[in-house]
Amino acid sequence: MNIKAILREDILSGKLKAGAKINISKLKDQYSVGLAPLREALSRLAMTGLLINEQNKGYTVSSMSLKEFVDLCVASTHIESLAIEQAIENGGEDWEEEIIASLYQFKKLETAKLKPSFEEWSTANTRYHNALIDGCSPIIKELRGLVRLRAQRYIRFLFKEVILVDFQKEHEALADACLIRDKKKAKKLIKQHSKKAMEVYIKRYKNAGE
Amino acid sequence: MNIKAILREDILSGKLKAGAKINISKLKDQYSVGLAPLREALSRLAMTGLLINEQNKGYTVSSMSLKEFVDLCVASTHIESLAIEQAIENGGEDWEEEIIASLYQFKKLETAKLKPSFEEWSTANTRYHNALIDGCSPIIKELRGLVRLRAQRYIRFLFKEVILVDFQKEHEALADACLIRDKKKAKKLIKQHSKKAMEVYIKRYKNAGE
DNA sequence: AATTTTAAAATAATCGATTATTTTGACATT
DNA sequence: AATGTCAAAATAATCGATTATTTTAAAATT
Repeated sequence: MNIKAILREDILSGKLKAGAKINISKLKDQYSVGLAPLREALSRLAMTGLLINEQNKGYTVSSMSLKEFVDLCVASTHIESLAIEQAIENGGEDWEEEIIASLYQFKKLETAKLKPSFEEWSTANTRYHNALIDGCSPIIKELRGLVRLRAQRYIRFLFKEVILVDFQKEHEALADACLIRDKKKAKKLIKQHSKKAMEVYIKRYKNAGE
Repeated sequence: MNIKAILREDILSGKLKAGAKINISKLKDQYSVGLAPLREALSRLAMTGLLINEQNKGYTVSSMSLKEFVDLCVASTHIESLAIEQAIENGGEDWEEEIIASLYQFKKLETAKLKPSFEEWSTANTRYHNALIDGCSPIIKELRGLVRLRAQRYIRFLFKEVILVDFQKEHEALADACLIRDKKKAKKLIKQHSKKAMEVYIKRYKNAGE
């Protein structure tokens, strides 16, 4: 894993805390990397919004706020809806098959005897949602990736273990709508799904102590 | 102007051609900059999609295609619509005033005796459209900025002088809808406006020889 | 006492040189 | 002749040291 991926993970996991000043030369020693690759990693991460850079003042981990989280969720909802619409228009057989496969894997997890780890649940969830939108345009995928990256820090901050369970029915209904190419229904369902998830998130965020 | 801004301008202007390989040490001499700042600029630009980076193989200017341009226009239309919706919800007096002011400046240009330069027209157009969406969320602004940056290369490639003129009426109607906070109407109008512009662009792109 | 100045320390940015990787093209092999 | 191998050249990535900027804290001024 390269230094950029390590740093990103450390920001997402909260090991590098929101608002924290980045001391480049200390990071250099801590991660045992050279200055040049470290700085390139920092400048790339600054472009994603996980870090903030100010000329001659270095980098800080970008701060977190309820407002930003809500903004990210709202943006995510719209992009997800657009992405699914495009995927329904463009998706081929591969697209259909991956939706089925990912849904099946997910289902197995939920019906398994022992509760899946957050890691497992999260991987399956990501696979399923990526499958749904896989036929959308590259640019929409990029925007979606950017928004999800930034939202992920909040979500990982809020959830260390699986709490939400009852999404299986929604996932199935949404997959159905996609597979029969019902754009209108799919968009309605993904918006509902996103909104529901968002409400759970926001509630928890407020409880976690804003 | 720093090296990142110079490079971006040279990509947007076409001085650095789509698909061209970047020779880092030659660029270094050409622009009289050091390796470290140059590489940081390159890695940042790669994050915007204007450059493509492959590990150990360096950078290339990202290629252009009709498909990508269409994708960008479609994405832009949706984002612009969402941005305006949010701006109508959140915009205060400053927002209203800047819309009026930018529209007025634009109008003056269009009714002036001599045809404005592309530069002038473009600046006024950008100011007006930025004014409209100024109340939207920061994340939507970012996404919008990214899409517009990438679309700009196509637009500047296609238009070296003002050709489109007759947008004034549309701009006025759209501004009105925003100022009376009619979200539905504003969204309808911005979508029409975007679509119309997109059709002009695409037509010209095809004529320019895909 | 509060504010401003100044010098030292800390930190960010840059540079020149070195190391690692990929590409190129000549030569050998089938 | 086509393909494969290898060494040289070209280029990308990294490193250690230097330079520039900002931060700090102590001293001077009001």
